[in-house]
Amino acid sequence: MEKKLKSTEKYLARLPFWEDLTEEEKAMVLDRATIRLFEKNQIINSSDASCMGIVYIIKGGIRVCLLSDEGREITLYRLGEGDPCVTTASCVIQQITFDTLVYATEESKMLVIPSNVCSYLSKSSMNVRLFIYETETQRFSQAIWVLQEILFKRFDQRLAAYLLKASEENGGPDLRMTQEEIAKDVNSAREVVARMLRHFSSEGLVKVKRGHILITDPEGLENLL
Amino acid sequence: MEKKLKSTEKYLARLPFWEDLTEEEKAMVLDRATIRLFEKNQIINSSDASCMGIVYIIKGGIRVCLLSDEGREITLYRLGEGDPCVTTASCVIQQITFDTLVYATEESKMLVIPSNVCSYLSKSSMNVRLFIYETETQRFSQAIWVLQEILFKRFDQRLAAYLLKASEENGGPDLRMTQEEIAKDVNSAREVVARMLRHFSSEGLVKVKRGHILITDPEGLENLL
DNA sequence: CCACTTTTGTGACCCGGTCACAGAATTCGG
DNA sequence: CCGAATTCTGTGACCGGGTCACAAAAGTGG
Repeated sequence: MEKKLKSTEKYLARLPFWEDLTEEEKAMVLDRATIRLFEKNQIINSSDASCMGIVYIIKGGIRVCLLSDEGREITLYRLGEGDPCVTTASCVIQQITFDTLVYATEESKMLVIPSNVCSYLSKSSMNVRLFIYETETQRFSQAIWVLQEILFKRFDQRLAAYLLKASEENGGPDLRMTQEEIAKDVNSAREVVARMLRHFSSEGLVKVKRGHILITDPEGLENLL
Repeated sequence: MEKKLKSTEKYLARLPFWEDLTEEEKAMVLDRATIRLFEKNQIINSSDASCMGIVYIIKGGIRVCLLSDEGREITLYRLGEGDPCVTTASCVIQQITFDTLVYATEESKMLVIPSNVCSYLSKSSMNVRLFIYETETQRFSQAIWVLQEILFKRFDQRLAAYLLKASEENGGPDLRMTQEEIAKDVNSAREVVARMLRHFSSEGLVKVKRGHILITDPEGLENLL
């Protein structure tokens, strides 16, 4: 127990509002917050289930998706190590008028402050309340940016931008990923990605092999943007 | 001047954070806030211009749009009498990563707290800060809901829903509006609205005349949803 | 009544999402 | 090592709806 408490506190201290809590509040959070492990693709939060609370990502990553009634999903944003997620505390925030799905994109370790604790804190502490709404504003802003890209930008531009970004993050022009994965990341359908890659390939911009893509002409892709 | 101050204060008092301000802060806001009139279609705020600050709508209404580079615009939400708008204070809120356009949908009267005052207040008063982020979270949530409708719902459903809502607000089945206006409201193109109305009309759901639409079969429209 | 503006109708085209497959590459069990 | 199952990719057909380019109608004002 000693150890558990200690490590929990270590992570809690990274939340910006931690220092502003009263001793009682701190004790309560320490008592109720838990560290949880999620495996790849495990659902952390969906609109129908009861909500999780504030989640701080110690290790791993998550994806927050918008869900249509028919099951289509759009990635609004991803979060990684060190990021707090408050969309998982949507039950505390009123007025969330759309369905989201939050899941781990890889094996992950999270610090979780349960929703009822969040709910209490958001009433007792202005700082917590502010923290929740500030980060949510930021996330939503990001989400709107993504949706706007989908609505306004041509698909070739989106894919080109994605490939360039991916190669940058990857640190090289040979990306090892399936077209299915790419489709999810650019919020489109696999077939559409395949078509466009074939087209890029015919222009000599990329070389496509099963499970990976080689960017042969980054400038060419850049020119599309 | 006396009168101006008095009426300004009257409206300021409707902002939830007003009572929480210190006397000095109140004095400052009273001194700097102004009442401004906007005519129909006058632009209140656009991303390139310097930002306006917090706007409280005394009379009239506004429309907040998302802008594409090519000039297409999507209505994210509308606000009316008694609503505060903080998107016009985007320069105070960091991390707004998209372009918006805010304009009056009719002749309007607004109470405006200039952005530099907002900026100061958001630092000096937690309540103001909270107010800004809370209302922005709510607005963004609304915006995402709209975008999700555009992305996921079939157009006939959107139009049907719009017509029903409009007739409800109108208090009758004969709507006096052009297809152009409808197109703006449902975030589509005029031609598309015309096509769908022709289709609705052929199904006997509506009767279309220049400048107005008569809903003849509301249940039929309802069934589309 | 005649020019003019506003509103509407309509066909053609394009992009990209969806469906229904088939073919190719990989993995795995025996 | 071989055949089967699985995972990935390629491809044509179709559809919804946004865009373009007009023409036709309905109002409006001199």
